[in-house]
Amino acid sequence: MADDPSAPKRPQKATLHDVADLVGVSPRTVSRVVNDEGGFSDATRERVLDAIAELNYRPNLVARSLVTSQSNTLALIITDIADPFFAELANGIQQAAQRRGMSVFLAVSENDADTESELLGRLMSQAVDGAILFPASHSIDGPIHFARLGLPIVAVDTEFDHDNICCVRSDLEHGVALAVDHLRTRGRRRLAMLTNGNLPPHRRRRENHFRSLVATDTPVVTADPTSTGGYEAARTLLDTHPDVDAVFAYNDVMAIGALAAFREADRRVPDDIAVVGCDDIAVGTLLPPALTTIKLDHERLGETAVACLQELLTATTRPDPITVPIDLVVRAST
Amino acid sequence: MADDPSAPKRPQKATLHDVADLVGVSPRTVSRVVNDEGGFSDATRERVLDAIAELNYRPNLVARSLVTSQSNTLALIITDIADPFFAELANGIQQAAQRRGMSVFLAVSENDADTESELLGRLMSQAVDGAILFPASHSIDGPIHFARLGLPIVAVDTEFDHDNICCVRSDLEHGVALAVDHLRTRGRRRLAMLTNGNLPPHRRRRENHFRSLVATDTPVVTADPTSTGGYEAARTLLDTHPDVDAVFAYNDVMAIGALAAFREADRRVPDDIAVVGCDDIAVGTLLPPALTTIKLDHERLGETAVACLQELLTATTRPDPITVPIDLVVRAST
DNA sequence: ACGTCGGACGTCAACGTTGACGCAGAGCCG
DNA sequence: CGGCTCTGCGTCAACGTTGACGTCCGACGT
Repeated sequence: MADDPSAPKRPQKATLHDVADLVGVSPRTVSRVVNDEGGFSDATRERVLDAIAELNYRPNLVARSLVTSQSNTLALIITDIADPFFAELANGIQQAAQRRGMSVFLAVSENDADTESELLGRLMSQAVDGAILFPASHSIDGPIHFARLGLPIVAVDTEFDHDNICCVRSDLEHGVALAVDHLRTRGRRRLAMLTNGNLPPHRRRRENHFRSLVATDTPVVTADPTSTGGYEAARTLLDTHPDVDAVFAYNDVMAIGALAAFREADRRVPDDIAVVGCDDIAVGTLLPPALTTIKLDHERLGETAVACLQELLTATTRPDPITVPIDLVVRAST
Repeated sequence: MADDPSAPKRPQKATLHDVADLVGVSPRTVSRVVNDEGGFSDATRERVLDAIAELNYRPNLVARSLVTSQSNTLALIITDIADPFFAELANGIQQAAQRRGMSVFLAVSENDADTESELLGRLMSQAVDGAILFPASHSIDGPIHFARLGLPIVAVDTEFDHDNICCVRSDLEHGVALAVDHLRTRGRRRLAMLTNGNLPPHRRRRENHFRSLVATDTPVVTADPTSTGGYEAARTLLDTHPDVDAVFAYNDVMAIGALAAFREADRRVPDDIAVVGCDDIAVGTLLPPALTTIKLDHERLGETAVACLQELLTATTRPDPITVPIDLVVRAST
């Protein structure tokens, strides 16, 4: 366990060549064994494998990708890792990638389209095979630009029109409908929504579908999609529409902020006011009251995104957009 | 914005050579301009830059790292990204790396030492410059093995003895002392701890220091360092020591689980029982009651870890272990 | 006029690996 | 025995870049 002071700090890494010399074959043969291509005898295989173990040889994936132009590497670009939803999703994607022997570059755009483009550029230089992207609110042509340059992209919950971009979306429309139905069957009549104010109109899927299901004078308050945003939006709502008896939030984090605001205003949840979130993040179950929410299956979404990227890599035609189903999880907040 | 159907799906990426041909100079000169090495005239520089823009040239970092054996890439290996503490920390590290122009490979060991070693191996093959590691509970020689093979590693909150491993630790001892003092000055007399049962004895820093500050018969309940673990540990504690009036938890997530258990058992927090967590995750402020906690500064910790890795890369001697200071944040739960 | 110096390039090899191809010998068939 | 295929290798170039070094030319000093 202790340290050998005579050992160099950066020992030379063994190469195919070193292994080849030790065995007495050509590097090409060693390569064949490493990649199990066939074209060698069992005896050679054994000797090569022994030498590899002895020298602690590990293939240099950089050199390999240079020649194969394939890196088994993907980029994951999200807007904010502090949001548990993204963290859980990053987990799902990382797992799915790991299962396929791929490594994941993680990058955070902080919801800024310029940063996003810069990251896409840098990661493209890194020769990732593709990217899984949660686009920034106002990201429009950046991703298309890079797709055109040859970067396969999976865009989550956003539409982009390019052969090199595959869209994976959750069935939010269905989710919103479930939530609204649920609130109505529980006798709620004066609904409201707290939504993400940063999105451009064409990306307000939750909001637009919600509006289509409720009366036109139903209040919709916009704010940042954070807990602070949820808190502030809820306070505004209480001021302007003190009689609402149910709130549907853009995501769980906003819903949690809203719960805090209601608590502060002595509105009991769910007695006085019901709250439905969206995402199903882990902490939702730990709150008093536990949060009713539209559940996005992180694992499934991650698996789907990675699978979709793989298809994009192999298929020649544009893959169809994929919709991941969604459920309502009823807990104590409604 | 629309798609040009005549465009190939995987356009050839421009290389130094293409740029050179367009300008009428040698690739070496283009390389000099790209890296701003000097040794070219202003006129040439302009023409090269124009050609680069025209061809949309981007340097191939894979080829560059092959020749420079430096990838500006680091590996971040954590045990569990669902724990908001790690998510927030991953954020800090990612930011710090981005500031330095480095990209981050994210990998999750799921707290398994074998997975951890496999990941280290794979990422070493990817030629990362170094790794930032949150070791799995029972990880001992894996990291040392890779350090010896030449991988610079920053280990967080764990001691490893090798020139190629630099340890960054938070001043948990001080934090625990602050927490215990705080509880005592608030008149709490019957303390208890909920701790992580998975750690080997030499890594139980919080627990050991806590024990050193309290009476020997102070109850310490072990469980998984998750919210469920915290919940269960709290229930056990209520059964075995119904008279405790303050609980110190291994981390915030366990503390949150404990809050749920206390609520269920109709123990009011903080009136009947005070709760202190550790980490200062974001949701801690949103709970009723907001959680008093030992604050680890994620940004600072991330920045320190990356800085430490950089020093490890350049320095020839083993960098000293670094201790990051810690604070107590008092909120409503005590 | 000659030497010298420095600026602005170019040339070549190398990084570690794999794709394309070549080749010798064994085995088999007619 | 000639021709064929198959096995088990080896050779060579290429991937895109940079390090080391060479070259040409103009300026400058004496």
